Amino acid sequence: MDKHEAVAALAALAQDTRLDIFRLLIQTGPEGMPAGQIAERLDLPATTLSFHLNHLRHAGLVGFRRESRMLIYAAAYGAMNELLAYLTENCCRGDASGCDARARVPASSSSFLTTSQRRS
Amino acid sequence: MDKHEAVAALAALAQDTRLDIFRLLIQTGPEGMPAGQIAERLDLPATTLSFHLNHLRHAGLVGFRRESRMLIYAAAYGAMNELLAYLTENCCRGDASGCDARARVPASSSSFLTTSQRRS
DNA sequence: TCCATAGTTTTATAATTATGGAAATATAAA
DNA sequence: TTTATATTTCCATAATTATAAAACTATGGA
Repeated sequence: MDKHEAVAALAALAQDTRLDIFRLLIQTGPEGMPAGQIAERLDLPATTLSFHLNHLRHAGLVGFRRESRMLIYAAAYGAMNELLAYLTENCCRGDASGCDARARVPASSSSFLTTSQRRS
Repeated sequence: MDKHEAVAALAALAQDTRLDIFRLLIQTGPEGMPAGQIAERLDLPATTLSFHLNHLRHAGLVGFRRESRMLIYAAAYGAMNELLAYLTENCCRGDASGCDARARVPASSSSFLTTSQRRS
């Protein structure tokens, strides 16, 4: 992950509504949730939700797949892990005694999403 | 950490210059670095650096102490850990098999900073 | 084909944020 | 006490971002 991607991801998360959406999806798991259900759970107008999902998607933090009429969004666990790793990179000049940095989240079971789905 | 604090911390990090500053301090370790040296390392005007340090400070991500004429800034490792934990909270509905979330960074050796120094 | 459902794109307005110069403040050395 | 250093606060300008209504697109069922 480079700086530009990290800033994009952090900016995507640095907003009340988007943080709610992202955490809901993180908690939901790799199977994801349809946009309409997210809107219902968080009580958001469709247009506002769409704006924020798009933002998260461009930042690489969520992906989606179509299933019949529904678009099912899911957290991109891999991207999230990369972000956490980026923040703590080379922590304390490698002096693990004062700083045993670690930052991981889901697994490679991360999800059904292909890279193109994650980013497009 | 509540949502408000998390958004503040993420917003503080979601900016090129501030992300550079924060990572520099994370890599420097708990002993920190004087503002002037940060400015030199990142080639920033003093006024711009001060603006961004202030932002990071209000978000609780850095603290400082005075040492003679210099203000020495250091990363607030504890706050950072809380942020990472918040993002991954209740990951995948507790189904650790698909999602063994963990997010930790430095230790309680985090630094010389008191809570009031971190936040004020 | 026509209608309903699920979401997105467009657009305008309102609000927030970044940058850097000039002036101010705090500390220390001469 | 004068002067230099280290850093901040104030300010104006420029740029970015959020919100939600209206119009649009895609899918599936009658």
